[in-house]
Amino acid sequence: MQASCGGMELRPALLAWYRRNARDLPWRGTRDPYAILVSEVLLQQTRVEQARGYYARFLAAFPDLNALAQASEEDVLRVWAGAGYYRRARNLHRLAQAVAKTGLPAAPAELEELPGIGPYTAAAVASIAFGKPVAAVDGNVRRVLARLFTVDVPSARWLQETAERLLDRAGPGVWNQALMELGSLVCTPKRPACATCPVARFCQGKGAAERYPLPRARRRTAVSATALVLKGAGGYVLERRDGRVLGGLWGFPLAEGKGAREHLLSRYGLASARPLGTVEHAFTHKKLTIRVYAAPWSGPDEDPNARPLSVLDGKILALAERGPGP
DNA sequence: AATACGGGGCC
DNA sequence: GGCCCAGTATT
Repeated sequence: MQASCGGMELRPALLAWYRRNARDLPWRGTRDPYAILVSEVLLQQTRVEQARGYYARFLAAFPDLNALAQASEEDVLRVWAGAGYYRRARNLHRLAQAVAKTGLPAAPAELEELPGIGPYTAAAVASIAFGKPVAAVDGNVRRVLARLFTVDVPSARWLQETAERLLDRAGPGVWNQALMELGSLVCTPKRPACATCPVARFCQGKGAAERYPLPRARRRTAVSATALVLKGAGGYVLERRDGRVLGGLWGFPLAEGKGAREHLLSRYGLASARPLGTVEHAFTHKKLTIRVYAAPWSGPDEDPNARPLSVLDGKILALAERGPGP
């Protein structure tokens, strides 16, 4: 960045703004690398306000690497339940078991070898917890850089190089957070506040923010599914999911597509079941419409309150307890 | 480079 | 109902 003629340069301008406007977030008050790691994993594709509660809850349950390493996977998932992307919890658990003895590595390359740690989280932890001079590029930084330099489809390589060039090597952790905070509070996806932006005079995309970066293509397909509510003496029949979706969590017997109902009935040796209602649940990539059927059950069952359930299965549980509605 | 992967909040 | 978030792993 060139020194400006009549004012401050970009770096001090952003840092001055950050000092005055940084939100008081719980993970900003700690130097504990483990706590910072937990916050960063929780923040993967998750809004700050949503992550707040889970952060407090997770650290209360597992205050350090050893506590997490010694917990059962199911306990970890129970605390994580509702936060989504459950692979994150299972990876964090595995990570703790891998480094409980040695402690977290400080080098980004070593961090990135750990399960669930990609380029962003490795850079964030290395810079914020260990002061390493590496740029952390998240969705906020991507948007800020695309607008600063009017790049409509920024590649991962360009983003990393540009962020490294801009990085304040004297205080990389604060710098990375300042850039993200700007994207979160000022340089927002819709209607950015260019009029009050501390770096507007350095920004080539000011006033045409909607063009930088261009929105990514997405689609969500509609999928029908069937769930089975088998109520026994002590709870319900719950299965431990082992697929990619909701892996490790427990839930009602569920199957997608045609013949799902017959498939489930035969799995439990049932001739019929009565319709209980419908549950809708949207994932990032598909929208599920689940027809829920109920039947009596006298075999082994599970207490749903004692098992980690996803929000989806919470909806089915609510329907089961409420009975067929109006 | 493209796709799968949860949930919540905002317009 | 669409959009998108302090992304990662897999293909």
